Parts: sequence; C-alpha cells; structure tokens
Amino acid sequence: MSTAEETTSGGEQQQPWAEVTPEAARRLLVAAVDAFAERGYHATTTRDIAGRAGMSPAALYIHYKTKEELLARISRIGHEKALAILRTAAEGEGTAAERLAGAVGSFVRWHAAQHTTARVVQYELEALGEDSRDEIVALRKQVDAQVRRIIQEGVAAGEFDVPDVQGATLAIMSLCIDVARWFRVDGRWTPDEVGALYADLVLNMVGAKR
Amino acid sequence: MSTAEETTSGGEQQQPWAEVTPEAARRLLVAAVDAFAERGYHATTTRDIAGRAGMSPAALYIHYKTKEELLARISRIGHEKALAILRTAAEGEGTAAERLAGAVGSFVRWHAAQHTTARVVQYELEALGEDSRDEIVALRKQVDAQVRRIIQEGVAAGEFDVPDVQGATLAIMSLCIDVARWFRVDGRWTPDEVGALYADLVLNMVGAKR
DNA sequence: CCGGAGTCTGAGCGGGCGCTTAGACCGGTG
DNA sequence: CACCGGTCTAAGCGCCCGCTCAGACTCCGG
Repeated sequence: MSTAEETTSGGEQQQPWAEVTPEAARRLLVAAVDAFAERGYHATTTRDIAGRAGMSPAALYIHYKTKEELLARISRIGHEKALAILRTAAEGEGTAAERLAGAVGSFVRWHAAQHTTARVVQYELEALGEDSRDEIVALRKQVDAQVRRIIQEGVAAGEFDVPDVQGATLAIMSLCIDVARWFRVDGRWTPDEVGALYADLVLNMVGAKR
Repeated sequence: MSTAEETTSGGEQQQPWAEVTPEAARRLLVAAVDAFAERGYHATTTRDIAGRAGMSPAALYIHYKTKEELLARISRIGHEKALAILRTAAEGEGTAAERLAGAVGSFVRWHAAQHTTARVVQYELEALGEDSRDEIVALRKQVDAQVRRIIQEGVAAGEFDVPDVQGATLAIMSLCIDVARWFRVDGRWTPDEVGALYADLVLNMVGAKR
C-alpha cells in the first residue's frame, strides 16, 4: 500500500482521499486503487481489496453497495481533482504560453506522482456502469475544454501557430494522460522532471515563440 | 466482427492475420482480438471468444492450449508488425525529418486503422505470463530503438533541436501508442488524417527546421 | 443498566469461470 | 471397404467469483 506517493515539490496536494469517511471506507478505497492499478478492475477480486485493507470480504459491502461503486467513487474524485488542476492553470495569470506550460506541467506531475490513481481514472472507464460513465464523460469534456481554451487564446493572441486547435488539444491531452501508463517510481525521471520536459515539448508542439 | 478494418491509403497491409492457420484458428484469434479490445482480456470469457467465432467453447482448446496463449500470439504478431513498420521508416531514404515524419505517420496510421489490434497489443501487456512478457518487452525495446535512432541522427545532422533524446523518444512513442486508446471509427478523423496531423506535431516537438 | 444503531466476521449461496473428456463426424489412404 | 488422424460438440468438473446473512462486538444516549 503506497501512502507516501505524493509530489515532493510542495503544496500541490494535501491528503489525497481525505474526503472519504469513515476511515474504514477510506482504507478500502485506497486498497482498491492500488489493486485496480496493479491488476486492472476485472482481474481484482473483492477478497483482494478487503485483504489489503485488513478486513474480511463482507466488510466491503457495509461501505459500498458493489465493487463497481468503489470504481465509480475513485473515478469521480480523480476526475474532479484533474479538472481542478487544469482549471487553476487555465484561469491563472500570464501569457497563453505560460499558462499552457503551467497546465501541462502540473497535469503531468499529478499523473506521475499519483500514477496509481491516474491509471485507474484514465484506463478503467469502460468498466463503469452506464450511469457513472455518463457523469464521468461530462467531467472529461470540461477537462478537455480547459486546455482547448488556453490554445484558442494563444492562437488569437498570435502566440501560437496551430492549424487544428481541436487536434492539438487532443494530442496534448493524450500525451499527458499516457504518462500514467508508462511512469515508474524507480524509473529515470521524477514527476517534476517529466512535468518540465513535457511542458517544453508541448510549447514546441503549438509553435510558441521562444 | 470487423474484417474490413484496413487502411484506405493502399498497400500498407495485405491481410492482417494471414500467417495464422488453419482457418478455424484464425477465426478464433480474430474473435479474441475483437473481444479483448472491447472488454479487456480479463473480462472476456472463452465462451464469448468461441461464440464470436461460431464454435463451441471446447473447440478453442484444440487450437490453443490456454486463453493466455491466444493473447500471447496476438501480442507477438502485433509487436512484430509494429516493429516492421518503424524499421522500414527508419531505414528509408531522406533526411531525418522526412524519416521521422514517415515513421510517425505510418505508425499512427496503423494504430488508428488497426485500433482494435493495437489496443490489445499496447494495453494488455500485464495480462501476459512471465515468459511471453519477457519476449514482448525485448521486442518493445527494438521498437523504441528505431525512433531513437532517427532522432539521434537528426540531432547529429543539426536538423533537430532536442535537449533530451531519450525523453523525446519516450514522449513521441507515448503519443503514437495512445492513439489506440482514443481513436474511434465514427470520430472526427480518418487514420490518414491523424497520421498527417501527428507527423506535423512531432516535427514541431523536435524543433525541426521547416 | 438497557437497547439500538453502526461495524465487523465466518460461513456459505448461486452462478459462471477456464478447461477436460468421451464420443461423433469427416476426408483421405491402404 | 476399414481405419485413422484431425476437428468438432455436449456435457460437465472443480474452483473461485460477487455478494448475502445471521450473529457478535462496541459505542452511546437515556
């Protein structure tokens, strides 16, 4: 169980699942995040989740109606966090280039530092039931819109050279999200390094004047 | 079953699974690709695969020892195809920029046009057993090396401006691979369009002189 | 001190899973 | 014609899944 999986660069995150109460429900949810990220939703058993949380299989069903509700809760909280990160960056001060670099940097840092959570959030969408999926898809549209807005403003201000705003938005989001797939804690880069590297590459992608 | 999922831009692919014989084994494998791509490996049942191939569940075990062998065969053939595409582009004629654009374009076209196969190949690695995973990881290293080589040559020739070759390689591969996750047949773009868009964005990323 | 709400466990249910087996069919060879 | 290897099916085995339930423990207001 990885409780110390936070950014070292300070202040970006207090306690990832603080809003989940009571404590037993939070322990189960954290265990589920780890298990889903490691093995995938369908390959994870409720016995495994309960075991990681130090409880009997039956205890899970006091706090959650089904295994799928666990995934839905994780996905919802994770998407809200992602949206908050990008919204802060998009509504900040500075030129479009500065805001785009900030958005990509912090979004990527989150995907790297919280890569177990991010992996579940980004790659287990199809396991959600219809109702929660609709809700999540709506959140994702808002997430996309933050990045698209920055790019549009950059183009309007003559800062960027982007023939296809929608295409560039998609590519940038895709690049950031995929960090959750390949990032390893014992790999070559820290979350901060990947964030800086990616911010730079993305500014090149949109043809920002340097 | 999507048998007509080929590129329209001609000549890149003859018959995706022609090397799998006899015909019943190929039908089962194609059915497995579709099922794995739709639902994921662990959520797919052998009964579902056999059903899609128009056979009884027991028939599967005449041609494959286990469900996992099916995945291993799909993954191996898919990775070999991906490697062949990139090797052709890397060893081709032209400047580094031209070869990089060609590599990204054809790699992305494959991920879009064959996105069901690509999704299994790229996202079901962790479901493989230890032996086949080792084999596949070795193939993936060769795949990465093709792109890294082009970038190194571009930097050496003064065509590209890339501070971190390894980082740029990783980002470019990640960008291409993630196409398999988001691409939809009924979406905004054709495989050719995504290939062209991405080739252009990647040339920007590496600071190619235009 | 009682009683009820909240939390947890041990035991276990119905069902679907991956895979096996016995035997039927079928085209080709002596 | 008999026979045989290759291919297929119907039936089903043993297992483990998601989930349930009866009952025990703990805490707390009256």
